[in-house]
Amino acid sequence: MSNESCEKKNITIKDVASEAGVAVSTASMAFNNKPSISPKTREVVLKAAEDLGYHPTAAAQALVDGQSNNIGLLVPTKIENVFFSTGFFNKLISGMNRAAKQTGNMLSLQIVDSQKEIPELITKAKRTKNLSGSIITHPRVDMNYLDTVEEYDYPVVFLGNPLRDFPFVDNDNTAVAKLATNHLIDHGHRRIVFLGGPDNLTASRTRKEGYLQALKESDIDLDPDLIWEAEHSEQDAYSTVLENAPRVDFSAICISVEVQMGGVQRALRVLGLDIPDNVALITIGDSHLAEYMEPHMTAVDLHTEELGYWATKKLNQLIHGEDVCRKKIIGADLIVRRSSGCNEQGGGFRKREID
Amino acid sequence: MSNESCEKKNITIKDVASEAGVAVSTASMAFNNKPSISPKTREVVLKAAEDLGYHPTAAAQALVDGQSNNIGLLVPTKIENVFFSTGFFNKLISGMNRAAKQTGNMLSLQIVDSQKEIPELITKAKRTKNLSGSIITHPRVDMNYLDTVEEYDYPVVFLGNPLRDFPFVDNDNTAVAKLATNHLIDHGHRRIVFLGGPDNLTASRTRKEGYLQALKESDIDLDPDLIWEAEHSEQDAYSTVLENAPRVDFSAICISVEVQMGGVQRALRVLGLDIPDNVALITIGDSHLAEYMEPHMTAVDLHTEELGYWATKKLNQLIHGEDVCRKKIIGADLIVRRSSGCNEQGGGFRKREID
DNA sequence: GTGAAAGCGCTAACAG
DNA sequence: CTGTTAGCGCTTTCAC
Repeated sequence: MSNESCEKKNITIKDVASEAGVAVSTASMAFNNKPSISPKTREVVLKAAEDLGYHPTAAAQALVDGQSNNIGLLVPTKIENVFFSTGFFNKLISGMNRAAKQTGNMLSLQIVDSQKEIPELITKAKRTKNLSGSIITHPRVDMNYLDTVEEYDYPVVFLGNPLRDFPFVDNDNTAVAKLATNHLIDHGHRRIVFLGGPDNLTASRTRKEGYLQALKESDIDLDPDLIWEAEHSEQDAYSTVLENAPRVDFSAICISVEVQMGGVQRALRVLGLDIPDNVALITIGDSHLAEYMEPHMTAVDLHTEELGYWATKKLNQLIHGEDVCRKKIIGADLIVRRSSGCNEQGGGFRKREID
Repeated sequence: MSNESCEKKNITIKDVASEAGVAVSTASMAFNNKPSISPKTREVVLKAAEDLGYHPTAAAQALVDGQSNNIGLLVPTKIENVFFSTGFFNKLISGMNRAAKQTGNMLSLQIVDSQKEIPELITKAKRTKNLSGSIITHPRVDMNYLDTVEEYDYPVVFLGNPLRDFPFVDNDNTAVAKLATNHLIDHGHRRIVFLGGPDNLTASRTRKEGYLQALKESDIDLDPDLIWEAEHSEQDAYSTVLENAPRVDFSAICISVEVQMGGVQRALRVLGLDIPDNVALITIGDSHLAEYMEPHMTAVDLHTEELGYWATKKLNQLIHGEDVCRKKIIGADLIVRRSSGCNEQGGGFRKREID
């Protein structure tokens, strides 16, 4: 073992400074692009840093300016359910990762069973400064932690409409549900079930609203028996359909969340109902599962990757004190496959419907 | 706005110390469970901290001991492919999240297109100290960054066998592939295709080895035409099958990686081959897609959640300088569904085969 | 422009 | 057992 590479101690800004023949503060300012440094000097400093293989210690920087370059993805959902979803979570992270690369952030995960744990997490993030901000998914109508967020002035971007004065990125859920419902109506269905999610999730409400609007605009009377509610899980969707389907007259289901689609299909099969001949199906949220399920599932592609991307961008701006417009709405496409009774054209037909 | 909660400045250990009426060092030692502190004193300090809502600043701690409590998940794979996978990545993160909670670590993601970027990432992680260690997936035979890891003495646990002297967690891939192949052999198949992955991934090699062993033990001659190779992507699996199937005589395929299953099914359908009547299928790696695909896919459940859990545990030990046994092998189950020609019994039949 | 020095919050020596 | 103090690596006044 040669001493050269093994006894290598930490290379600090001091080393760089002396290598470059300047003072420490000069080096620091050079790195941080302060205007008071001559281009020449900066050149020299950068060169020295390069030669020495210098990287600023994150902790020291964080200690000084009270900011880490870590941002969190806070997912308050039972882990089995976020992980059933074949599309949402993956695409989301994909988009966040893309943005984080651009902004030089690290992306950290916090997955918690219930939102009860959130206030504590935020308090801790703020106090320990190990996270500069968080993207929070699944906003609810009864968020108990908003006071904490405000009190600490903690940067947060919601993924979904919090229905409160916080920045968020979301689809236009009402429009999306309306689009899905109208697709069914266009196929001649009048008795359309809306399989919604828990009523305390804001997305459940706005999507239901879209369903109602679609019916109204087509002069279809609302039958409360056609509005079902299931948890965001395959299992609960399964049992909800199994329980309600036999005692209600309907010819189509608008499934409000991607995680539910498997359960619906499974239940209909058990009940001996053919898709789409007996029951037409459309799901809000696309996934590979939709593409491979039998029959292939017509779905609304929510552009989840973009959702993640913009949420991260927005959070970054927030952290750096830049002005951010409070909301950003992401478009959606209708992906026509067989479950809704259309003639599928190899791989599904995509229509951009919402911008 | 009352001054009380808004002018709240940072609560430091100093505040806690004075509140508790002790010296700063005493407080620090109390928090860190040093033996030299009397239970009484500690009690008082902890109480004061509680009252004040004190949380140690992560950056300061990191600065002192040169360790963050962040660990990374480093995934050197094209993002579209890790995200096609409906099971692997999600379950992995699920397990890592569970372990990270126990060990008090934050979990950070680093997804990179190619392994070329890895040395730089490790150098940076080590130098900036923003990551205390990493779990690296998809080890290859040609890992160009191992020198960097060793040089920096950077804690790494591989997810998969690196075939080198580094700690890792993995399935027994040879046994797993043998199990899958034998299942097909047991169904009377003699001309079994092995759809492998890129030859530079260590898992591709060990799985192929299992296939070969299974054939050998059943006295089936190896036909090189039956060994196909496709990238870890739906698309490439699709085109590989489409290209090879017409010119080869076979009755079953052992699919080596979960991400490939969709492509195989799609190609066979295009070719007009029935599953399982014309071609029986089994896939290494289970997922919800397998469960819902038509026909349901027989698969080997790799217990990916556990893989993630143990990798994280091991990495944590490594970081804290504890002894770690170099490898940990996770069990696997065979999930019998229809694609392999079995009579499926509602939801698939699970057999624990490997421990 | 540049350089010396203070200080971010914490831990670990080292005296008491 | 407790208190004082130096210092982790960096940024940022503030004089020069």
